[in-house]
Amino acid sequence: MTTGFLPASESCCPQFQALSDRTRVRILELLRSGERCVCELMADLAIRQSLLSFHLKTLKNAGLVKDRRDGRWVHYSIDWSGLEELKELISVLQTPQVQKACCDQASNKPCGCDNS
Amino acid sequence: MTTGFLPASESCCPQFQALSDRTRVRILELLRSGERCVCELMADLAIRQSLLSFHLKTLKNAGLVKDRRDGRWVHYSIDWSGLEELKELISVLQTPQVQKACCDQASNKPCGCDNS
DNA sequence: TTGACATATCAAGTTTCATTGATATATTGA
DNA sequence: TCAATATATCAATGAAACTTGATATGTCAA
Repeated sequence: MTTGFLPASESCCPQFQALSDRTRVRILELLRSGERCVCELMADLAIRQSLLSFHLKTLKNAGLVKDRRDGRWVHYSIDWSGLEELKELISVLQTPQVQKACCDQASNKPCGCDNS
Repeated sequence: MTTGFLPASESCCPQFQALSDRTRVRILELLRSGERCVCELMADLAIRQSLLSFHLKTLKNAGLVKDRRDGRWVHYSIDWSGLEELKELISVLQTPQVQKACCDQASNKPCGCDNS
């Protein structure tokens, strides 16, 4: 069975939620110029270490950044596939839907809704 | 003076925040097939009227939907320009930045950072 | 004008999220 | 091994957001 909703609403929210905080968007902006270790980000953002760690974890869980340990440092970088996925979700929302969700588009049979 | 950050982090957060809720993404999905009045959305989403009104207001304030009164009904529809703006913000994040923010790119003078 | 209907707003309760300070873990160099 | 450094986790606090029920506003039809 189907919920009648696109995958968007099932999977996108953590990503959007991750970007709903200004500090996290700034982190992504800083990572545009390449991999950065936590201490560099901390200096640039002027926030406490535990708070930065929290935000990085949020971004990582949302699939928007990756981390890589190098000795005692951990380097963070943008997860490009995650951003691409997010852009595609927006593209889906940008695409007008001709038929309503209730119609069985696979079999192309009328279903009684006002699109039939 | 400049903050050293792109406009993205200054302006996008309300839009991302608006999309961080599953119900609101579902509303946008429903609106992909065109304008809907509040009562139709309420039936499709099976949520209380005051709650739906709250979510619609959130989407409207974020510039993602528009409303139009028609008699005693209010019809909501997607604000395509708002979605486009959001997509552009993601495109900016997707564009790798060669120079770091500390460099004075306008004058093209070295500033002492490791890009100089 | 009155009543019914569609929608918006408000106040209160609940949940989720951001922030802080303290502590734990992991790695390196002495 | 020990001390120093880098990062992560945890518990507690406060703020923001979601949800609910009640009420207000606005429009239409009788």
